[in-house]
Parts: sequence; structure tokens; C-alpha cells
Amino acid sequence: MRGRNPFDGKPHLTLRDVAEAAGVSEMTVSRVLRNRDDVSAGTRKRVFEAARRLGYVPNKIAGALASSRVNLVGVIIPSLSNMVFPDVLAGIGDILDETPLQPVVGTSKYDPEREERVIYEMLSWRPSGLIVAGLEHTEASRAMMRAAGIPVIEVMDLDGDPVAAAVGISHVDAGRETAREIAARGYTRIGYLGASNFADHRAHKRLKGFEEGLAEAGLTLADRILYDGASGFGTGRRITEALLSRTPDLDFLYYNTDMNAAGGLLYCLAKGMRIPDDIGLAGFNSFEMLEGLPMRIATMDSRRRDIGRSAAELVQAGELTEEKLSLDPVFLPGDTIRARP
Amino acid sequence: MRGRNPFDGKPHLTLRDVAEAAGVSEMTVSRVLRNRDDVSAGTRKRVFEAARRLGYVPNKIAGALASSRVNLVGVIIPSLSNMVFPDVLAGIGDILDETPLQPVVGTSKYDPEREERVIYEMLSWRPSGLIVAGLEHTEASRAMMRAAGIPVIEVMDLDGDPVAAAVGISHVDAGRETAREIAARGYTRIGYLGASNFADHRAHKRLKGFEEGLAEAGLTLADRILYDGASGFGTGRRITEALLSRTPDLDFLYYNTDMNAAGGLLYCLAKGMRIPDDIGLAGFNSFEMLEGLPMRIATMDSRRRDIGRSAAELVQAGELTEEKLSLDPVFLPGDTIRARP
DNA sequence: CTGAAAGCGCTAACAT
DNA sequence: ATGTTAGCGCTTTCAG
Repeated sequence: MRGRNPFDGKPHLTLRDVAEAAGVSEMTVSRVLRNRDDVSAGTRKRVFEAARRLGYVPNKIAGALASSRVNLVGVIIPSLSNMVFPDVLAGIGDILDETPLQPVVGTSKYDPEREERVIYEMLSWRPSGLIVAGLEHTEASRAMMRAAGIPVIEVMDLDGDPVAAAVGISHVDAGRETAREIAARGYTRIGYLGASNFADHRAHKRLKGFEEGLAEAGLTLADRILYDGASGFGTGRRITEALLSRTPDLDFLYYNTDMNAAGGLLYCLAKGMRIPDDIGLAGFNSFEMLEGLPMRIATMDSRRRDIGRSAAELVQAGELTEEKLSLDPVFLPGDTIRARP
Repeated sequence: MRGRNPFDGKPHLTLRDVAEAAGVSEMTVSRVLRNRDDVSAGTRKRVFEAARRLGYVPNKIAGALASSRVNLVGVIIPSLSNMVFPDVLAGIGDILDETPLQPVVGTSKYDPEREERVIYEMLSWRPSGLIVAGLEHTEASRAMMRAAGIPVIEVMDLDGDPVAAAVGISHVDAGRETAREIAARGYTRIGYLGASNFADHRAHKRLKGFEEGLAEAGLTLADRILYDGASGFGTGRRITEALLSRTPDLDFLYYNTDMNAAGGLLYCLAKGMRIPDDIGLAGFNSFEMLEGLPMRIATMDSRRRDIGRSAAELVQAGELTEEKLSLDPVFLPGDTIRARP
């Protein structure tokens, strides 16, 4: 059974097979296949042909062990269904596609214990770098990342204490800034609509900053509602209806994410409310796919793709950097908030 | 430099380090860390403690090479931003989470050459299985998959010639079935709205089946419009407006995906059209996040999560199966199509 | 229950 | 420009 795939009697081809077929040494085959330029054109051609004909696929496991070089970058995010994370991945891809590095994605499902296991699994492949969403990890996770001896970049959040490098926005600032924009436009009866998910630290930070921003203007949150489950139009609708039936005199609704704000928008429009005069709405994230709703929702661009790009650049540089890179979220007033007086 | 990480002067810990610290042989450490039950409780405890204290993380590269066992499953999909693919991944995760197998995702960006490179990269890690979206691949890709000696599952599509096993729906049938539902409700002036993306084979197959289904009822497509770029509400709006201004007397709009249908729905509602009496709409995919629109769009559930689950089960079984598993897409009439007479 | 020896398939380093 | 040798860090196999 040794040297064979467990599912098949046929052993994998090795360098030796190609070497014999081409009439050269294993070492020469290895050089050709790694595109080194110290092989004569004729030999190179013979080797390529032999490899092609046999259908040889190199064994990276062996190569990585021999060279202690692994061209993988671990990327750990909470989920793939949240839309914000694929955007970060796209940014990472923009950069890594131009390099030999390859991202390998793992998901934590917002569970720190699960994240710890994923980090452990990832590190056991000895990747060239690690990109992890968020700053909140178990102590064991932090210890592993510190000891990994590779570039470790925490992304999306800057409010906290990164293990090493970090790229992101301050969600506290984002929330505060949104509150200022709202207060500056004369709204006073403000409600918050968000997820009860205890582990969504970034949303909690935005809310914290939001309340600080309101306080600056002498305001407090008039009401808030939390939901379980996934964000979406239906969720946005339901929580909006529930909140407004409880506190009908709200004049502004601040959502944890544009997805819910979109549902809220559709609800308010259906009820004939006048937006943005009677009631204003704002979300967070700036999702491109929502362009095309009846009104553009006021939101803050969370710079997800840029975050992915910058993180990948830091990994690619290969240094054990502790750089903190703060991107500025951009407030986009859209149509669901009054003009500034 | 050998045996060290290129970014760090400090070499990684090895089994030997743990063995010395615990006062046992490397072999014993290896046994403990793989949770084999042929080690005495006392030794086991000493080893675990030493490993913890040192912060040892095993090297899977070496382990995989020695054992020729790699607990990775390659998953190759066109993109992560399309929403349909994360759903397939979620289904795969449902199953693999209960096993030692771990999915590794690669994206082809709808480019067969790129897909070929990704398949090659994946196979060079000697994974335990491969799950690939679609049936259209380069000849070289097909040859690699045939020769891989591992379970290879093509997913999402059954109209074509799979390399080995396949799990999915027939998109031709899905299109034909949708056409029948529309024709049975008395619509006659039918338009199609889809992507020009040459490489979206499944959408083309749906359109083919759709036209066949119309033909059965003595109908033909009254007009069609193709767009470049991403699907979304804005896109749906724009193509709907363009198509209706060109052919105003259409009484049904069939979209390649619910995302565009949603934009079309919002457009038609804004224009005061009476849905589903004056004009009907249907999409494809059944996206959960769209629940909550003003009307539920008629659509067909593409069974994405089930497809992921079944594919993962086949991989996990570990046999070189050639099974073809056909799931039935389900037509969901929603509110945008008239009741059957 | 524990250890010693051999080798997985490749590449670094040193020949020639 | 090509070949030879010695491992990479682990697991398999066989001995005790």
C-alpha cells in the first residue's frame, strides 16, 4: 500500500518515471519542471514531452517538505454566506493571482473554538502567511499566531489589540461618524436594528461608536431591536415592522447591514412613509448588488476589497511586519437621509 | 537555511523536540498526537503536556508525505461572488465537517484555461477527492481528472458527458419545465433576459430547454437581451427597461437568475405594471435572501445545497464511483405568474 | 506498550 | 549543463 493512493492500485507517477522516459536524471526533470533556466533547450523539450505524455503531476507535498517552501496563504473568515467576506477574498485574489501564492480559505462560523481549530489546521500546513478576520481570538489562537514565524495579518477591524499586523477600518469610528451625519441632519428619535449574534464584534463596535456619536449631539438611542438568524430583506422587513410598532415615533433607523436596511426600505415605502423626510434610514457595508433599489440607502463603504488587497500585499512582502493600516470608510448619503442643512 | 522558515531565524519545532522534552521516542509522540490508543495513559499525558508547553504544531506536509494520506478535498467553482457557489460550499461543509476531510476552494473565473491550472495545482497536493462545478473542461483537465485515481465529482449540471461521477440537475429540463409552466398559464409574448457570458453553460442550457418547451406549445421567444457584467438589481432594471422599450408588448419576462428578476420586478412595479396579469416574471435559483421583496418571484430551486451535500458524500465514501445523481429542481410559482387555469 | 530503521518524492548543495 | 548525495519531518513496519 505504500506509495499508492488508498483508492487505487495504481501508484502515482514520480519524477523518476519522467526521468527514465526522458533519459535524464531526476534532478534535471526537477529543474525543467520548476522552469529553471539552467537546462539546455533540447533536454528541456524532451523532459516536457515525456511529462506531458505520461500525464505527470508533480507532488507538491514532497516538494514542500524538501524545500520548506509552501506557497499557500491561509485565510480565515467567519462565513462565506455573508457577502462581505467573498469581497475580502476577491481583494486578496487580486494581489495573489500575480504571485505563486495561493489562498486557502477556512471558515470559523463565528465560533472562536472552531476558529482555533482552523488556525491550527492551517498552520500545520506551514503556509507562507495567514490572514484572519477580526481581532477577537482565543488565547491559544493568539499564541499560535505569534509563534507561527510567518506574516500574520488581522483584517477588517482596528479597534483592539492585533497580534501582529492589521488592516481595516475602525468600526467604532464608523458608527460615530454615521451618528454625526444623522444628528447633523436634525433627526432625533433614532432606533437601532441589529443582530443578537454575540460574536459579531464589529457590529457591536459600530453600535458603541454610534451611541457615542449620538451622545456628542445630546441624543440617545430611542429604541433598539435585535434578531437571530441571517440578514436579508425579509429579516429587515420584520424587524422594522416590529420596532416601529413598538416605537412609532422614530424618525431614523440605523441598521447593522445594508441587507436589512434594504428590507426596511421596502417596508417603509410600502407603508407610504415619506423617506427621507418623515423617516431616514442608514445601513453599513455598501453592497454593489443593492444598486437598483427604489432608493439608494445611506451607508458607509467598509472598504472590503481594499482591505483584502492590502493584507495580501503585506503577506506577499514576506516580512514579519506589525504594521497597522487604517483605511477610511466613506459615508455615502444616498437618498434615504435628508440633505445637510 | 534548511529546515527553517524563510521569514524567521527560528526553526519550527519537530517531533524530536517534543520527544526530548517528554523523555520518549519520536515514535511515541507521533502515536499520542494521532490519538492512537496503544500508548499508556501516563506517557500520553507527559507527551500532551510537553507538546502544549512548547506550542508544537505538527507538520502535515511531512505527515502526508510519509503516510500518502491527504485529508483535503479540492473544490473548484467559477466564482465566489455569485451566491450560488457559496451555497454549494455550505452543503459540502455540512458533510465534511463531520469527517477529517477539509475542503480547499479554488476559483476558475469561468475561464477553462484557468480552471485547468487550478485543477493541476489542486491535484499536485494529492487530495482525497475533487469536486468541480460544471461539465465543460479542457481536454487536459479531463485527462488529469480521469488519471487522478481519486473520486472526482462534477456538480450542478447533468446535461453532458461527465468524466466520472456527477451530481446536479438538468438545466435543459429546468428551462423546459419553466416554459411549460408559463405556456400553461396563457402567456404568449415571452422575452428572455440573460448574460452574454459565453462560458455560463448552465444558463445557455436553460435557455435551450426553455425554447424547446415554448416550441412544444407552439410558441417562440418574442425577443431576448443579453448583458455584460454582473447580475444584480441595477442590471435587472436596465435590461428590463431596454427590452420593454424595444418590444413593449411582451407579457412574460424569463431571467437567467433571480437577482436580475428582482431588479426587473422593482422596475415593473415602479412603472405601475400589473403583475402577474399584464406581465409575468420568472427567474432561476431561489435565493433565500430575496424573500422579503414586494412579491415572491416565480423561480426554480436549483438544489445547490443538496448538490454540495451529495457530492461530499460521494467523496467521503472514497470509491472511484461513476454514479450520476440527478436531483429534481422544484418550480416555485410565487406571485409573479398567474394561477394555472 | 515502546523503540529503531527505512523511506515517502522531492530539492539544496555540492560535484563534475 | 547535468549528476550525485543527503536529507526535509513524519509514518510504516518490524522488533522487542
